[in-house]
Amino acid sequence: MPTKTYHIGVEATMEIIGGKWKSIILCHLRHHTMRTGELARAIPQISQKMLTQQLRELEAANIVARRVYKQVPPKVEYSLTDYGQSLSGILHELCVWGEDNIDRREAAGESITLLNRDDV
Amino acid sequence: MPTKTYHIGVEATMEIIGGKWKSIILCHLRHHTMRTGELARAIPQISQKMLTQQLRELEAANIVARRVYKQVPPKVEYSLTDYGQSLSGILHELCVWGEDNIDRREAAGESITLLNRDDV
DNA sequence: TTCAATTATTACCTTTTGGTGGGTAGGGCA
DNA sequence: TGCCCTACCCACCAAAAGGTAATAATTGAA
Repeated sequence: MPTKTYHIGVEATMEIIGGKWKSIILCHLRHHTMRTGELARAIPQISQKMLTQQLRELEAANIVARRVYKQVPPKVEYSLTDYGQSLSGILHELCVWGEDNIDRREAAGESITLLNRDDV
Repeated sequence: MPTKTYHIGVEATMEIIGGKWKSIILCHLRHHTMRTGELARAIPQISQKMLTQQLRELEAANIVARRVYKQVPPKVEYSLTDYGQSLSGILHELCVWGEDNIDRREAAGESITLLNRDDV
């Protein structure tokens, strides 16, 4: 197999939490285990396709655990793995920095809103 | 103007440091002010177009400062702004987490290489 | 019988992102 | 004269990411 080469650590991190949705999903899972529909309601802009696709990728990277209950209608829960928890601090900082960034831009006259702050 | 709406802080952060190149560029600028060509050599995979494009966007977000010397041939230096420095801790953690991620994957048998570790 | 509930898949399309190869500027220098 | 150096801009193309909409599966409840 061809060796995968990284030049700097952050490349690997961004491959895992980068993209439009992964960091948002992880920030929610940081607080509680959540069902699929619960995540979808927490992230109203995401489509069902993107939600499951991103969750699959996070699962493959061993960041997120998927637990299926044998029920009808189906029940599936997602949570951070132990390894995924190691991202928790970074995710929190990313949230806080973004909140501050939005505050600054608003103070600078930009028309901008933040609906939810990281409540932990 | 239409109000820009974010649902969670991390969205705003990722808009600024997300994408394939921005976090890599910032990790380098974290250590020293660098000239354009110096950055290009430090990130050999990047094209000239992407390098300047990403730097322009980081400049617009007030994360990176661009200093032009009136010389021929041209000399341009990039550095983190004071505000950009506020990302330094996060960038470092992103590097370190990625290094650990690569170590784990290698230990798990994946064929994978990391050329440079964050030396600070 | 028909529907509601929940998760997930698929095909198809649009948008965004990134890559390539060319060109410009303008003073120094052979 | 002609070429070098550095930064960087543009036109064009390819690839990746993301969006939309329709559909499956299953079983208890109306």
